[in-house]
Amino acid sequence: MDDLNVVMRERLQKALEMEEAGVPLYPNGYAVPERLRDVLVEYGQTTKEQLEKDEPSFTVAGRIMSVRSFGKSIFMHLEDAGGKLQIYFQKNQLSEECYALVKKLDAGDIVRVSGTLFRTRTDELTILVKDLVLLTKNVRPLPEKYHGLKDVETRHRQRYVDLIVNPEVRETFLKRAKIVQTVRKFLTERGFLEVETPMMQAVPGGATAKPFKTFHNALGMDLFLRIAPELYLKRLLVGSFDRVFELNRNFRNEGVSTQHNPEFTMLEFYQAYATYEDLMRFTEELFAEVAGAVNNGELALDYMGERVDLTPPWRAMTLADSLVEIGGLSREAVEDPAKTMEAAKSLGLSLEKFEGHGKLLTKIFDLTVEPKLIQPTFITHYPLEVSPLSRRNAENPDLTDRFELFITGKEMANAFSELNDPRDQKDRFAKQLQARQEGDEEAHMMDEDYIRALEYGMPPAAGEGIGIDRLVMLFTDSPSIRDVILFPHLKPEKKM
RNA sequence: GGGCCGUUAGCUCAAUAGGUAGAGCAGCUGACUCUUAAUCAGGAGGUUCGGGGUUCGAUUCCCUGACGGCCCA
Repeated sequence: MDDLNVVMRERLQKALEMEEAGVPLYPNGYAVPERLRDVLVEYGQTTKEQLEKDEPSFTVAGRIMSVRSFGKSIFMHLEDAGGKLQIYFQKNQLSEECYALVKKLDAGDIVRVSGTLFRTRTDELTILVKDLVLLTKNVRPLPEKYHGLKDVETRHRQRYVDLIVNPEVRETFLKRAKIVQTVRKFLTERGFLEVETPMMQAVPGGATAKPFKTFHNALGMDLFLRIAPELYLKRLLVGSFDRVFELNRNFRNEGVSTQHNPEFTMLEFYQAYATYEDLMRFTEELFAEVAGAVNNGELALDYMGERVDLTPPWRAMTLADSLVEIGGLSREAVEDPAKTMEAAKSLGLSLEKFEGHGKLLTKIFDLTVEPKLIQPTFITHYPLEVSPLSRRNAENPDLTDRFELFITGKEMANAFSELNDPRDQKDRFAKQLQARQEGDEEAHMMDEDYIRALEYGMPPAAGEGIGIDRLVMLFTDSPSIRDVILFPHLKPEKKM
């Protein structure tokens, strides 16, 4: 703290002087009965004349965000997460000591004020302050009041500053909380039980991804941060909880980008006796519920300048059809592995030796179809090869009863009727194991206990995962996942 | 992992065809009792991301590293 800039030096000096004069810099125990939002909600519509008659009085607290000082009167704006309210000090309304303190306040200080509500000449709701307590002294200057904090790196590293000065960022995270709340309520109301399953797993399963590895000293064993809760949630189906969900963090040891954070929030839910087709309707309803909560009930929204309409029913098509109709492949190029390979090569795609025809189709899909799926679209009938936990399709055993949901060119959900035949599951794990041995680091590991659970009998069921971060991005018009994660992962700063 | 771009005052941004950096806001001093990006006057604030090189001289050019952004894999 020896390389302080001038502003901080002066501010610290001023703070010390205040303290010496008997003004505590960081007191506590001062009750704040009303929040700024309460005042705004209660009196937002009340006229100037009515206020002059009633003179309602309030005690509120907040951070000083701006100061407009005149000789014997001072205007400030007070702000908290819920709103912004102007406060007004007049010299002859306050004791001498109090007015002297007011003059020493800085933008960034947190204060409690009591006074009466009125409207200024410009009709702005304002508290004429009668009493003031400094609650917390700021010693680090806030970013510029007009441009705010723009530097993306600083905004992420010091999210607290971002939240102080950029109200739209607060708005995004308030919305995120509302979305999570709505999802929980939606599931709970439909009889789903919220559960918590291990985040540290001996066998990381339920998805194709690289895990983080850690070590348990006392047990002397490796553990992995979960890449998905799936296999544990399905164990609960075996254990007779027929509707369960978990809404929490997953961890994947992959690169960071505007679409990926190493830890991200996933909703997974499982419903016994349902099929993946039931979950399509369920998903449409869930999105409508969320829209009702955070999009003024509107089923249409704008994302990155594009209109997205969430009105059900959403379009559904098979993966194969999408490759033909949207990807522009010929039917033969989809069905004949040799022709598929040709098409892939012309797109610059190649295959690892452990990858087959099914994997190739999804690679072509990612490139040619996915970005074009702006409106909500269910893509169904994924190849068995890329769906090691999904039930086989009754008509075509090389396909699965599965869908992925795409909106704005991004995968939003993945769902399938669950494979509950322990023999088939064991074979699938064996195939995954083989791919792993051939170099596929993302292939599933054998989970003997999961097979054992299936042998006890898992009811026919369908399950789904929804990426909460992407859901929030959609509803907050955010281009990057870092815009919806409070503290996204960054490399450490060099020094403070 | 690759390519391109960026990093200058607390914040938002300028500038230098290589000659040691400037504005607004914030902050400081002063004036001002209805302002709201308040206004006016004065003063203050810099390791130009780090390291190395070329040069009489580098913030600028070259190399290298760190961090970040965008795109690609």
